[in-house]
Amino acid sequence: MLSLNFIRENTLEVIDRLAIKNFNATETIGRIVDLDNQRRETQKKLDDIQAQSNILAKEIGVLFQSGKVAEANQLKAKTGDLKVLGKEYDIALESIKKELDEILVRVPNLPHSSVPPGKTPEDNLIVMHEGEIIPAADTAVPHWDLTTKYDIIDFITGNKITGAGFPVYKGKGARLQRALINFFLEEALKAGYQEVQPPYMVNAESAYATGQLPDKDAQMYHVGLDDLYLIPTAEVPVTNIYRDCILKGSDLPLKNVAYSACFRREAGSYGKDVRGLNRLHQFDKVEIVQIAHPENSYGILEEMKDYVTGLLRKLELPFRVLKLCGGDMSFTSALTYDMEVWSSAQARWLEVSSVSNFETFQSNRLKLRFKDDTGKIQTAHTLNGSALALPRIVAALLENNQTPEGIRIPKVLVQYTGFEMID
RNA sequence: GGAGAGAUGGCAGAGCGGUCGAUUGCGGCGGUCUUGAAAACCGUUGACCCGCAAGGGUCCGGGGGUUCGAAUCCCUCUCUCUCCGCCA
Repeated sequence: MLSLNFIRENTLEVIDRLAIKNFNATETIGRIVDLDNQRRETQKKLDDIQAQSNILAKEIGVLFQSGKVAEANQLKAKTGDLKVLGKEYDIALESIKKELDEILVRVPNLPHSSVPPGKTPEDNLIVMHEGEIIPAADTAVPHWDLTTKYDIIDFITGNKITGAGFPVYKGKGARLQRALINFFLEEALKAGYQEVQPPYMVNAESAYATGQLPDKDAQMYHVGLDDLYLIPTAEVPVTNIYRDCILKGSDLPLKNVAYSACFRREAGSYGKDVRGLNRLHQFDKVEIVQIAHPENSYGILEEMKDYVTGLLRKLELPFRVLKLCGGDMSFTSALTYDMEVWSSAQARWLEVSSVSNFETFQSNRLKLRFKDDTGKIQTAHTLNGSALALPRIVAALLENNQTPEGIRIPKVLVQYTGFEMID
């Protein structure tokens, strides 16, 4: 969330920048500023009363100890009014804070100054485009048929076991999954990321801290009996490693990579968007997360973007990179690059990665800070990106690499799969 | 799941209901000494809120309560440890 201090000192700027995200903030921000003023006034009054009470209590203590019981009891009588008044301010303060917090957590992050304006995905800026898009032959087969033809992914059986969106990977299909995961993890290790294995369920506090709650609660599976959420991405548990931490500035940037299964309800999706591997309820993803110094977080964002495009290049997939417009950006992000691969038989771009800088938006909720060179405590920046999400990579590999003899595995993957063709 | 014990500052570990934000040790930082280092000695050492500042307020696992006053008493939740049971 945005910090109150920033909103108070830059009220008009905040409203202007939120407009780029198509968030009409005039009323909301006005209310926040108003409540914040009330909060500070009430806090001051409460503090004064506490100070008076503290003084009285100390005096009473001294009197009791020196045996002046009568005088002590006399003073005690005076504390009643303070108590009543203090309680009143306390209740008022709690209610102000509660309302303030409820409003504040629903205000999206401010977009970076380079974010293009726009409302729909059509307004996203194509910043990079690489690889030949070979027009699909009429004979090109979409991946959902290839998976059946080679018996590598079984949607029907997954449907029986669980439901739609939970496929069963079999034989070379399963081995391709494992190969991709290993490839992605090994590449990340080479790039200096530390591997972590996070929990697949998180508590509400963690989901709040990275911004999944309250904004996107319908997106997550919730385990009611234990009040836990299945992670929609490893970003949630991995970033929360650093919740309530004050790091050493010299340790930044911290680079973590995690493989995890991801669970998403995807309520309301339909049609060709969800066909085959295009959108699943459970899928595999390797996620990179960095905790950065505010001064170089944008340099790190570029570096992460380059890292992800490097993976796509090694996989020999045609791809493009989009800088998302204000209207298409997520609630929490300040700047996002999406990577899309070309899926030849579907003749469409598939999003396989999203790399974002959240600046202090998550850190404010996480209470994630660091001590800089001068000993001052600052809020850190958080960034993350998929590197990469598997299903659509698999879809593109299957479709783009189909030959009469079978599906060709990209060279870099062969050492991980142990086979060169799916046939 | 059953029985018991506990949760205090970076760590260890004190704390009769009253000057305790908290003794002490270690660690960290600064200094004296030294050619340098170690040792020794001296000093220093948390976070949050309000405030230009002075200063004030809050925080001893979380929440609530008793009291003029709570780290200390009561209730509750969470977590950790020991024993038993179950178990990949």
